[in-house]
Order: sequence, then C-alpha cells, then structure tokens
Amino acid sequence: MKILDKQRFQNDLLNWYDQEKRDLPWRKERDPYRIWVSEIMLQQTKVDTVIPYFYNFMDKFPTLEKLAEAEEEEVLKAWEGLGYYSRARNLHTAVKEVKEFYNGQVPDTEDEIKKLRGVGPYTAGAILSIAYNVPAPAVDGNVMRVLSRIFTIYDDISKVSVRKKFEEIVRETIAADRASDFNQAMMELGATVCTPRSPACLLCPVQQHCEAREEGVQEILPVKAKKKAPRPVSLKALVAQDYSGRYLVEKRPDTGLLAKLWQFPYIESLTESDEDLKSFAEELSVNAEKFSYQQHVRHVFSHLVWEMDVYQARGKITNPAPNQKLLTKEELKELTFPVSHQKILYKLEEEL
DNA sequence: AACTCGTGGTC
DNA sequence: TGACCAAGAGT
Repeated sequence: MKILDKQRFQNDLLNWYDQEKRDLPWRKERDPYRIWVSEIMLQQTKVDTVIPYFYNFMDKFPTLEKLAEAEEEEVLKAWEGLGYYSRARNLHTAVKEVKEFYNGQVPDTEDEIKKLRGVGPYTAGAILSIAYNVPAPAVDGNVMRVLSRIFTIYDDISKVSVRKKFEEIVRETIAADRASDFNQAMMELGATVCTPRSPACLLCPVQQHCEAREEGVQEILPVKAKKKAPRPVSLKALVAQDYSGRYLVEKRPDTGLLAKLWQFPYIESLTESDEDLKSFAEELSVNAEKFSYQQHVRHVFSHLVWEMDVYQARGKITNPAPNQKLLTKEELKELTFPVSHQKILYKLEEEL
C-alpha cells in the first residue's frame, strides 16, 4: 500500500470540509440525542429524504426523554414512509434504556454505546465522534468508497471482514483532535465528490493523495458483490367495507417484514380466479356478494417484489380478530401503513 | 457468512 | 426501464 502523507491528507480534507460542508439540520448544535436520531435515519437513506423526517421527528420528540415516554404507535407514525421500520422500534427501545440506566445521558464509550439496540459499528463510531469528538472510526459506504480509491483496495466492501480492515485504516488516519470533522468530511466527500459513478476527481481536495486517480481506476472501485434480484410474490388484497362504510384493516405481526404496521388483509395467491379471495373473505367474516377488482399494485422491496391485485367488497363484517379493526377513512389516517398499502389508500381517496 | 429488512432517486 | 444505489443492523 502506498504511503499516505497523513498530516497533509488531514489538512487538505479538513480545509475543504471547513469551506464546503453542507448546512444540515443535525449540524446546528451538538446534542448527542439529535446526532443519534439523524444517524439512525441516515442508515441506507439519502440526506434529502431524511431532512423532512428529521424536522418532524424533532418536533414530535424534541428530547430523549420525550421519545422515551412516547407510545410506539406514535414513533412508527413519525417513521411512516422512511422504511426499515425496525430502526424506529430499536431506537425507541434504546432510548428507553438510556433514560433508565444512563440517567438520560447517551453513553460516550465504545463498549456501552454498542450495546444499545440498533447501534452497530458504524453508528457507534458516528455518535462517539460527532457528538463527543472521540476518535472512533465511523465506516459507512462512503468511507469505504473513498478509502478504496485512495489506497486502491480491491477487497469486496460488502464483506464484514473488509469493513473491519477499513476501520483499522481510519484508526491510523483519523485526525485525533478533530474526529468529528474528519469522519463527517470523509462521508461528505463520498456523498458529494467521490461518488459511485463519475467521481469529480478534478474537484477533489485529496486528489493528490489518491492512488486510484493516479492509475485511472477510480471508476472501477470499490469492488462490491452484486445483490440478488428480488423475489416476486403474488398477493390478493381485500378492501372490505361494512355497510356503515368502515374499512377492515389489520396490524402485522411483531416481527419480520413491516412489523407492527397496518395493512388491508391479503393472501398469497398464484391463481387468476378470485375463488381463493372469496374463501379468504369468509374466514375474515366478511359477508359480501360482490367483489370488484380495483387495481394492481407493484411494490419493490430490497429482497422481494409484491405483485398485488386489490379487490373491493362491501357487506356485513362480524367479529374482527384481536389484531383487526373496523375504522373510518379518517381513523385510518392515524395508523401507520407501509407505502405499498398507502397506494391502496390513495386510490380510495381518489375515488370519492 | 448470507440473508432479511423499505423506499425513492438516478442513469 | 430496470438495475443500481444510499451516513447498516440483526440474526
């Protein structure tokens, strides 16, 4: 590996960051709680997507204490549309732990902070460095991309072992007295200059330190294994209304995909006919004569694709199960729905 | 180690 | 338009 002039690299990077850093909502002050929330929201999620959610979340839960005291339903509602909902549930759990066992103070040591639910190696380092200026590595996809190019490292960055290798490199490279700015600068560089495609090397503050740039291989780094194509799943969903116009909805199980979110009942089905849907309706105690086709919804997740045929029915509905409710359209707005089922809700709104 | 877990933007 | 990608963590 090429020898890096550490001092000059730090200077070039930090001077650039001092000039060019973006004005982001979680950079206004150094509240560990706000840093924490922002880091959880930013996992696998772009800054532009996070910003409005962050403002809303801080409006609803301005302090760690307020979040700890909130109902889970309310926390999920604030996360609605952001995806990876276990992040919200884990954050809620962890914040309650901090309130109870750490006197409401976000821990500032690697050992303690990593024990918190939803706080993995990246987020631990991010909170420690950004909130407390502790010189811990915060290695995300940006940092691995930047470093793989600086040092022309061809290891597959999707492997855990490779992330650890990058963490060791950061430990040796980080500006000891400016850990917060160093880590944020590395990520900012990756997000705005050293991008996955067409990196702006001519604008890069550390281009002179970059081996990939020197060899012209910046476009083929980093190496990353391809993801498998999402698996298709065919569903039939039922929008059932009783005679007073209320809708039958249900809460998903506590674990797994979209845990604890609400939805219209559905079955997995590969058949063309609606016979299985009708027997499903009977099981739900939906006594309807007519089932009308409403729309097809395709929704792509990370690892699967829902191909959902949506049907509407109106009839007598008896004995909703414990996880089910009959609610008016207005009441539905209070619940948290995944985007796939929001597409159905939107259609209902459109039709009236 | 490989799989699960969401969504929206980009090319 | 479909494949790729994003400030990853849990199992």
